[in-house]
Amino acid sequence: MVDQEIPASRGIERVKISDVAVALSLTKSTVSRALNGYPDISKSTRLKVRNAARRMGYVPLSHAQAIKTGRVRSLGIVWRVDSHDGHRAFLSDFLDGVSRAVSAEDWSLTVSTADSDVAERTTLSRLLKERKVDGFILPRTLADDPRVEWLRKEEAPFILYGRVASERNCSWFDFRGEDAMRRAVARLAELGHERIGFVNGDLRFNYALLRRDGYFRGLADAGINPDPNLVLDGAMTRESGETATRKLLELESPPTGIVFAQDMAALGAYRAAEDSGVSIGRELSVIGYDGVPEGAWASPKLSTFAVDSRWAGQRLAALLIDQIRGGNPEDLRETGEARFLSRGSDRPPATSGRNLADFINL
Amino acid sequence: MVDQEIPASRGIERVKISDVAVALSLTKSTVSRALNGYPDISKSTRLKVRNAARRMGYVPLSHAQAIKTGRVRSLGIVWRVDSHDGHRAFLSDFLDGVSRAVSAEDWSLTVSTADSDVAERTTLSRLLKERKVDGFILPRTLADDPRVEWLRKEEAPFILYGRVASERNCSWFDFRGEDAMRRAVARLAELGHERIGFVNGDLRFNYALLRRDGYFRGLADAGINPDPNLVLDGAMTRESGETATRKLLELESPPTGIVFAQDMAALGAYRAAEDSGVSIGRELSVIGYDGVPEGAWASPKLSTFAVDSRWAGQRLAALLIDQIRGGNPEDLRETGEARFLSRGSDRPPATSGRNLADFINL
DNA sequence: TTGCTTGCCGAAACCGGTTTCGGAAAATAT
DNA sequence: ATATTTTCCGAAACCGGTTTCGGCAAGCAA
Repeated sequence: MVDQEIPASRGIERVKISDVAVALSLTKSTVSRALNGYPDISKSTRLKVRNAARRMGYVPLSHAQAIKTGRVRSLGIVWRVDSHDGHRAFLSDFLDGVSRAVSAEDWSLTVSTADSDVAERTTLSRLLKERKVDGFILPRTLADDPRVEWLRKEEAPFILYGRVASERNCSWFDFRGEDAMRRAVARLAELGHERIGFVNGDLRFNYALLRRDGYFRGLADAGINPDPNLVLDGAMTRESGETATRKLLELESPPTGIVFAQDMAALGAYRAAEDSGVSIGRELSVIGYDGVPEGAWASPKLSTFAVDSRWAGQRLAALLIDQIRGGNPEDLRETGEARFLSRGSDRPPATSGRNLADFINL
Repeated sequence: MVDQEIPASRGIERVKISDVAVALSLTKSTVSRALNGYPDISKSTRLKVRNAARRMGYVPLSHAQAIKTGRVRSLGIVWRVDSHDGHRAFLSDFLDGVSRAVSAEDWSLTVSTADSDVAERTTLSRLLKERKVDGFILPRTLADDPRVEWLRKEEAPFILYGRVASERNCSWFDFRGEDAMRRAVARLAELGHERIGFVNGDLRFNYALLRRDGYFRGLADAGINPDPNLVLDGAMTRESGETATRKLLELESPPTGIVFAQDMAALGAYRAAEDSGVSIGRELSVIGYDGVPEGAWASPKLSTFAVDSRWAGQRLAALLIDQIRGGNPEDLRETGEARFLSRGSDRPPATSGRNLADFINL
């Protein structure tokens, strides 16, 4: 009582709920219910409280709320840093999308990184046990993703960026890559290509399976017989894309067009083509998927299906918050469409009778 | 609004501190102090408690702790997404570094994005008032950064990625870009260059001022008279780097070597050079700074000073946590050195008598 | 009038931890 | 032996909110 000396220069004392209550001659329970929109508070009181709270600059401590509500109003993401598949190029946009959606609801976003499956699991577990987050956004969905069952067992809300085989009780957002691949094949077929290759990503990821299906459907649509020699997978980097392209170009009858499941691999094709003396957009057409910024700096510019990562992040966060608030997970699913950017790398085949290349400006 | 009511019992009941206490026939206060290493708990009891806690899988709720301690064990970052200065390429590594340091102390990381000064300020304010974080890591330090004074006024701990003019009471981590620029000039001078240009970034950022100083010191070291015509600024993208380079090449006596404060700008030089018919590494030497991955895909590969963003993130987080725990901000400052990657883009000038270019493989 | 809702708010418990305080038992000093 | 300190733990307050419960007063029906 006597030593008032120590209190460090606390400039502005925080306004707490009891301060608001005292200022209005109400109890803190009334203030709390007024701010949280309970129906047993009269309209006039509610308004009075809200105004006073705003005027006094009262903002509840999120952890003080959480202790009773059990909700910290925060989403979690564990970002994998062990793969160089170029998805890191989207991190900034993706986080921006998540952050926007999350901020709009006055929630926040907790980010961690992990460089292995066990590290990821450990981190998910820690965030959950300490209750730093109310739910997770899971990027990089595998065809059969062990995280799904585990989180289900822990009864933790989550949403997938990507779809998954075991559909039960799952939310997701995803771009329909299969549609894009199908359209890519259609596009090349229309231009006159008949031997169309496909360079896929790692087949453990679910999107790779979907995109492969899309490729084959595209061939079927165009009445082209699929040639297994023209299909490769596991290429998610420039290097592996280069290698894959080289393989395809060394075939007895190489493809005149290649569809890539990922831009980074498609960019590897540029170097392979250069080495082989074939020019992209002339002897070899290329269509990618992702819309990485580097594609605009290749020459010719890479034609690709651009994905709006910001939108993905935004929808994922919004859907997950809905789920945490009690929504049925299976109702919280959305897909989006990739946008085709027709640039320089897809042209009629050089051997085609009707060579339109000359009429298209670079 | 009132959220949907949720079944209170999660399948697996959470173990709380009272459970541990009961299991050991102790009180929760004893358990708490034992786990937190208070000295008034006997060694044997402490061990017993720790074992029991581990065995029972007890993990304290971070927000329940926070209500009394006032600490949420979380750091905040507001990432600017309105600039295209290529720093987004490092986001993944940077976050990984922060995440590692933060996880090592059992803290966590809250990330938000902002696309303007006011949005950033609003977000900082919200995170602070809701007490979602205990302190901030501030990227993109300005020469005179208004965030510094504001956070100081709010008495919120923070650390800068970058140094700042008003040194009082600030923590920071930074790479000594000025040293790199100085060495870059020295390197070119040693190779025989005499007209060495400098393309800087936006002068509002403090690093730009420092790097400019480094450039001039490098010239002084080499006994070269600075030529103001050879110095440009404001180039942080490929486009602006291209423009800047074009300007320099159009001078009456153009530089034979250019030092860029940023890799992205340096990569723009490649296109400008191509258009002007001069070849990088021949008629024009180029040295960058940052170490962006794209530099390895240019031809010739871009010589540059690579910065370890992961390390930066790691140190920033560790230093900030120290500060929050009571460390003196002014003691919590570190700098790091950029690593020079000698690749293809810096060579003796073509006009030099001793043209070594032929002896160096591409 | 009386009786019964309904509307509205206060009182108090509660959430799961941390921290202060006081006192019994053990250890040491006198 | 007693007196005094030290060691160690229990009891209870506390942090800042949320939520349950009960009751007073006004409104309405009988």
